Amino acid sequence: MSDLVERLRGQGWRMTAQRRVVAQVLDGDHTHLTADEVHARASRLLPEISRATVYNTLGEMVSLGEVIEVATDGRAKRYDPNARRPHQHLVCSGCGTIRDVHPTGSPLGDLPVAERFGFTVTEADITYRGLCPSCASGAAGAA
Amino acid sequence: MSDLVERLRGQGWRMTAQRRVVAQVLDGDHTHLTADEVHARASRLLPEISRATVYNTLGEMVSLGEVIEVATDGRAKRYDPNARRPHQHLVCSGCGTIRDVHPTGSPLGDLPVAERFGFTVTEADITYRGLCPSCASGAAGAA
DNA sequence: TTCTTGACTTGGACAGAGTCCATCGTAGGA
DNA sequence: TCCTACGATGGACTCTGTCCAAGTCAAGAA
Ligand SMILES: [Mn+2]
Ligand SMILES: [Mn+2]
Ligand SMILES: [Zn+2]
Ligand SMILES: [Zn+2]
Repeated sequence: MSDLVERLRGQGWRMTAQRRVVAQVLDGDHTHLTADEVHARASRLLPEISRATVYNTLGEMVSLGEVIEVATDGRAKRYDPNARRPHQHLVCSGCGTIRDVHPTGSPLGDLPVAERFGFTVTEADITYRGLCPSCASGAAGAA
Repeated sequence: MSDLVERLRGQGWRMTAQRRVVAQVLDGDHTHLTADEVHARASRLLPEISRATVYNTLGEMVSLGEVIEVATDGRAKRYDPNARRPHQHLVCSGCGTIRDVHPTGSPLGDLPVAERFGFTVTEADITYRGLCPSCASGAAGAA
């Protein structure tokens, strides 16, 4: 992720302060921030960055395959910089915490041909749900 | 599904024309309508039903476990009356068609304890993605 | 180094999905 | 039949995301 900036430049992209800052906010492989959270953090580094630019930049990173869009609830999409290693998500129904998980086996393996209705099935997104340890132990659990 | 009305009454609910009509629209186990689609169809049967009532009624049915909320894209949630038989969804990336599918094995079985981080994991929602036969064969495929 | 230009950014308007609320209507029991 | 608490209504409001016209600037050319 730290060299995302380089890879972007390799695609012929102008390297602007805004793009650098968005990349910097996403750095670290284990975040799942909403666009507005990215905007809030980016604004601390570059106060006048606009919401539109954050949306644009995130969308570009997604197109490039450098970032993954995750929609675990019906709310805002989350942006996941851990695009190198395929994984699924485990979400706490109490507090919303999201963790990367790596199920065994191929996710598509469990779908028999008879259940594919002629589709060319290429991927499976799995959201596991449950309660995290602190939510399970009666702690209120903020969203 | 046809006796949803009865089960609702069993819960002590007033049976109003609006609730009857929403139940009627959802009847038939293989639909995945958005709230606004439900509203459009309900309006044909009861012209002055309001959007708020459709949202309220759908939400109540979900709380009761009679209907399932499905969020396969970042768009509107879909309401699935097939709540009796557990299943997953197969979505066409071209045209958005949704089909119920029944993978083999327990969905939770593939998540090792070591990957659960102490969570009490209770369910897994799987969205399989791919192209339906007509989208795969070059047909444009409207959304 | 300076010039040039098209890619990028900006803020605000707009749109889609959903929630909230004050008020009105009515299902169903007394 | 009458009462009233539960439910319906519609419009305002929130949240998330997209679009656009105008202004800015990164980076190659000279
Ligand atoms: Mn992730
Ligand atoms: Mn279904
Ligand atoms: Zn939790
Ligand atoms: Zn299709």
